[in-house]
Amino acid sequence: MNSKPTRKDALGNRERILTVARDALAASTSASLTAIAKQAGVGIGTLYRHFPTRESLILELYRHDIQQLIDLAPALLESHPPLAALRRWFEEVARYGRLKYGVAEVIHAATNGGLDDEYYQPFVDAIAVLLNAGSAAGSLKPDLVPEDVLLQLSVLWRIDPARDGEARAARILTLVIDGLLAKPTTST
Amino acid sequence: MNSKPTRKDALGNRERILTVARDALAASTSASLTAIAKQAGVGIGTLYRHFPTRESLILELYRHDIQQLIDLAPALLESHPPLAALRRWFEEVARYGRLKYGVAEVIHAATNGGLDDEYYQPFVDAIAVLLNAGSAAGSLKPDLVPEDVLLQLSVLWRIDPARDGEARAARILTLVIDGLLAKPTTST
DNA sequence: TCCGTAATCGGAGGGGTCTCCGGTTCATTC
DNA sequence: GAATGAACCGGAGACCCCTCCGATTACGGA
Repeated sequence: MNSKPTRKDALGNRERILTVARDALAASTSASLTAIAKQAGVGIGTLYRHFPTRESLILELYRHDIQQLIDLAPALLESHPPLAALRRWFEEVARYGRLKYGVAEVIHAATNGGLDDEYYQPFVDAIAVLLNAGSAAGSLKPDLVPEDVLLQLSVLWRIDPARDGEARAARILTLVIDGLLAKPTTST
Repeated sequence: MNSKPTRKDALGNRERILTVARDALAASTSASLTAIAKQAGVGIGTLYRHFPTRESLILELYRHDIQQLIDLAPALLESHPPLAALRRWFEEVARYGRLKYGVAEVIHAATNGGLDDEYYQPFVDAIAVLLNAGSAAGSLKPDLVPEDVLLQLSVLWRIDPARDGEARAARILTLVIDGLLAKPTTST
């Protein structure tokens, strides 16, 4: 994306934009970029050079949390059997979705795959690891496509937490997971 | 929504807007409302009075197709066993999603439930009918929530048909349906 | 220290969405 | 055939997104 500005004024601007954006977007997800730029004391053009799209700005803000989610997947696999790890990880994703409901819309766009792989791919990889472990253990179907599962998960990002969000997320997670389970070996 | 304008000038305007909008949106989903209004020979204000949101306009255009999908559900149940009916109906929804990919984004918003129930509820009802039939027959889980299933289906609306859309939709449908199946009666 | 230049700045501008409200017109009543 | 008021028209205006490009400035070399 934006490897690193070399000039220190540019760097300062970038930092200032991020700080202001964090507050502004926390207050209202739909905060205008115009306002953020103004408040950060830069022109709108500068903001757009640093963050070409609204999503890229938001993703940068949440990059940290997202990374944590991604790192969690292998960690869970070390302390749980694959199926349990999968479920726990899904729950964590759901919780994050509930927390950042406002942000969801944007990340949802990212989930679509139209976005730079930089953010998308690690997520897919994390899922792939979980799925592979499950397949190897025989508890999950063998040929699952991680992108498909991510797409299914993206639904979690759209549950209104105010309206029975937690219960609903749990129900849907169950549906998704059951869909991934290896069919009960019909023959011996 | 907009029950019916009583004055004939209003009605004419409404009709003209719809006609123009159908063409314009077919050409490009992101056609500007400003342009549509201009081409229809009405002020932008008039367009907005008739269709308060962009979605309401689009939904009105596609109301017909949507109704057909809804009517299909009970029809399928009469000629197929519940599970087969469900799958066929899902496939039809997927196909429609593929056809109107551009429109999807908007309908997706509707699917969210934030929209007027006028469009949302019939869809939920159609699903409920299918689910109930399956539950009664014992092939589906007993306490499925149609809204949950609709949410899962909404994912179909976001598959890029250009990139392996058909196969992907099929895969995901399988996952969703498998998640709905009654667990194989473990005992006995 | 001074300079050239490429990176950076930032706002004007084109296009959109949606609201608001003074002016206009239909439909009804007398 | 008026008259009148409710319904409707439509564009100006407020705000936003994003691009483009002339002006500005920091940084490395002479």
